[in-house]
Amino acid sequence: MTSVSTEPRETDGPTPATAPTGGSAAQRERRRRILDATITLAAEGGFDAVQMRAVAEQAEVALGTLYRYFPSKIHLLVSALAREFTKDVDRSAIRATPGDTAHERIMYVLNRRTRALQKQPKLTEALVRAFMFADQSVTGEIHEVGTSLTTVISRAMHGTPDHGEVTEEEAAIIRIISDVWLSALISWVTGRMDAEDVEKSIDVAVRLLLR
Amino acid sequence: MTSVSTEPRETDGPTPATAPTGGSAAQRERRRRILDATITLAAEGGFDAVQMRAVAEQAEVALGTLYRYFPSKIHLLVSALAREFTKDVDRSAIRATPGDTAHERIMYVLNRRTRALQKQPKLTEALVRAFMFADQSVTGEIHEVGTSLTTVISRAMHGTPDHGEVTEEEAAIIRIISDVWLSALISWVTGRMDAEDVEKSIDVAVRLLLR
DNA sequence: GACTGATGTAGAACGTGTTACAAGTCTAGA
DNA sequence: TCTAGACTTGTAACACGTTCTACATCAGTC
Repeated sequence: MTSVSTEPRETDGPTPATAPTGGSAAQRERRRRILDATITLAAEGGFDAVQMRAVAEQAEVALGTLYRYFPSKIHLLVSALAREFTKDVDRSAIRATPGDTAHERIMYVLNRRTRALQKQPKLTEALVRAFMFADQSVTGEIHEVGTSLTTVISRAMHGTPDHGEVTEEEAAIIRIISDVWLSALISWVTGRMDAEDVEKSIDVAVRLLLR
Repeated sequence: MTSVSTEPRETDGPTPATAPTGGSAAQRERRRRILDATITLAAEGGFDAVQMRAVAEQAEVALGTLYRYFPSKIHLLVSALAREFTKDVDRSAIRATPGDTAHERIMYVLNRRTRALQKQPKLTEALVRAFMFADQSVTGEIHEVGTSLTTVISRAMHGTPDHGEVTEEEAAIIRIISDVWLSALISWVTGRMDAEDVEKSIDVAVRLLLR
């Protein structure tokens, strides 16, 4: 973490496979291997265990290649988080969320994801801390995560996979719920809240906001 | 940041002056110099500029001494943040917050602090990112910051310096407002929101929560 | 097939957070 | 005053994120 620069990073021309799509099949494959290795290492030992040399070795790419794909450890971890979140978005697109009220549906979605995260505390610690530590240069990946979260909550709010129009107020509420959820996760990751507190704090926020 | 361990840190007996009070006069003086140096360096160059060797040099203590007082860079920065926040608490204890409604008073307090932070973007970047990156071992310092924030908002809510009883619901609201504020600050620090967005997002949250 | 530029590899090197250590200094109590 | 122990200093060493360099490989073009 010696120099996670605050300045925007220079792109040395078209980076080969920073985007999930594009690049040759071999490149998409390498990207996948790198993210898989990241998740594996993070799940085993958390943020500190995701060492760039170890990721490169496990993904069977050279260190330089790893850096060509992901310009920093933070980019790497946030990209991994983005990939995980994409799964929720995909799922929420397929079928309607169970629950009779917006409150129930939102809690259902967030609790499902929360519990999944809590099953892998080390992984969560790595991903959440990277997300929180990210600086300006990671704006793109961060935004991707934010969009996924917003989409999922928005769908849960309306109960249907199609987005529908989201009012200004709804958008504000969704943003606040996201903030509370992330804060709670951070608190949980760092041992300041237990699993139950997390669900409770989100529940209270949702209740206060949707009344 | 090579090894911000997730494990709780061993205390090698009574640390000399980790607490703001206690220790000899010379020790309190050293602690003050260290935190002053931290703030100065952070204000000039942000998180990356707060280099432990530089802090030690500017504070005129040995590197080992710096680490004896603050066991990591994160502890150092979060302690600096805690000291800054204490000032707000002290101020809020002296006089009533201006404003006719809880909404106005809370916005007054938070906006005042927000603008103060925005005047020193580098410093804010350093402090906020350290706060967000903090792990379990920093629980004490983090809690100190959280308590200050809660106290200030709570006083603003009621309009008087005396705490009064805070209901369960009020406490929940205060926590949510804190979460939103911190999230907004992070977004601002990393360039994902501008100054106006920060105030607006807090305003919306306060309005939704206090209605 | 040979050339060329982009991509990948292996490994050294650098910077900064952190730890370790030997020696000096200060303080409390005999 | 003297001594034991805690504290401080100065400096070296180590770990890991990041950068750099020299060379190999591969895809597309002639």
